[in-house]
Amino acid sequence: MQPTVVDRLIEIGELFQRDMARTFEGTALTLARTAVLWVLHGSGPVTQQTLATALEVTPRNVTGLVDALEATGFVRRRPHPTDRRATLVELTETGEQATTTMVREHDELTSVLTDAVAPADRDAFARGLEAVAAKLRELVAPETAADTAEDES
Amino acid sequence: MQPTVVDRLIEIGELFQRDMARTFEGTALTLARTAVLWVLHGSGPVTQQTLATALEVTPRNVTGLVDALEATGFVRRRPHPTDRRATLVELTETGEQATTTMVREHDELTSVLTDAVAPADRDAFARGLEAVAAKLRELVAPETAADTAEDES
DNA sequence: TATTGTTATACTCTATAACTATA
DNA sequence: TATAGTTATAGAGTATAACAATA
Repeated sequence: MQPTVVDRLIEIGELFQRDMARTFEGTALTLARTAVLWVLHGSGPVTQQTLATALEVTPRNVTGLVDALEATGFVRRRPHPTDRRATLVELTETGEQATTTMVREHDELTSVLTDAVAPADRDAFARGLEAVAAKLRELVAPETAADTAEDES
Repeated sequence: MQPTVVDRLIEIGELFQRDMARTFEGTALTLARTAVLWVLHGSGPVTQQTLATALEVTPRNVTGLVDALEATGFVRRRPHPTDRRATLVELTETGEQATTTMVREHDELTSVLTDAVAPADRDAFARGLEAVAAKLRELVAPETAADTAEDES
């Protein structure tokens, strides 16, 4: 029985995770922690509450992730200027470097994988991915479609 | 900036995980545990050592997963007939039912996602996925290509 | 000596609940 | 009264190291 579209997509997902794990080797970074850096890279300094919402995890979870990232020098906590309950989290110089590297590697991977697809197949391939993603969004969480629409900010 | 091929593939991976999590809701199953059931479904009764190799985790990890699956009735431990060091793990009736359901849902998802792609794009889409998977295998672990070749058993 | 599975220990990610300080 | 972040507690997955039983 040859692999189906779903088999291939699942395999690709696993390979992506393995690729990321390989990238993190020897650093204090993990998938969850880089997700925090990624959000901060796109948003600038934000409260932990905002991070919790963006990452779809609990505030308690954010405390742990920020603790770890602060201890290893990637982010810094700073008092919120007007709301004394809140804490702003921002990237340190080390954190900025890490995200810069991540962006570069992401772009390189995009090039490599795009090149791997035969030129004549690329448009159809992109349309197929878009169609599959749209259907999955619909299946998994109807409200996620709205989230994606807001992403344009 | 519109999403690239890699962005889409990452999103699809996340959506798959969310879909699986939704399926497990209310059961004692998790992603790691269903991976065990999936192996047993394909292999029949095997030792924990074999499971560890197949899942690419440590034997200690397998002990924990099998403990959990045994406690919740999905698998059963049985002495190895000839090697008294080893333990055979096999699916119970409950475990068989669970894997049957998993296979059915997997097939349904395959249909739904295949149908979501425009008929004229399907061949190119499949070729593109294959090309991307092949390139990723090459990038991530040169030896994985050999693993896949052995999969025909 | 090598292998199988376990106990012991530890780290990461995740969650809920209760609490403090502040709005 | 509600919100931001923390402490307390718990469970899942993962790992290494040491060990007992068996090969």
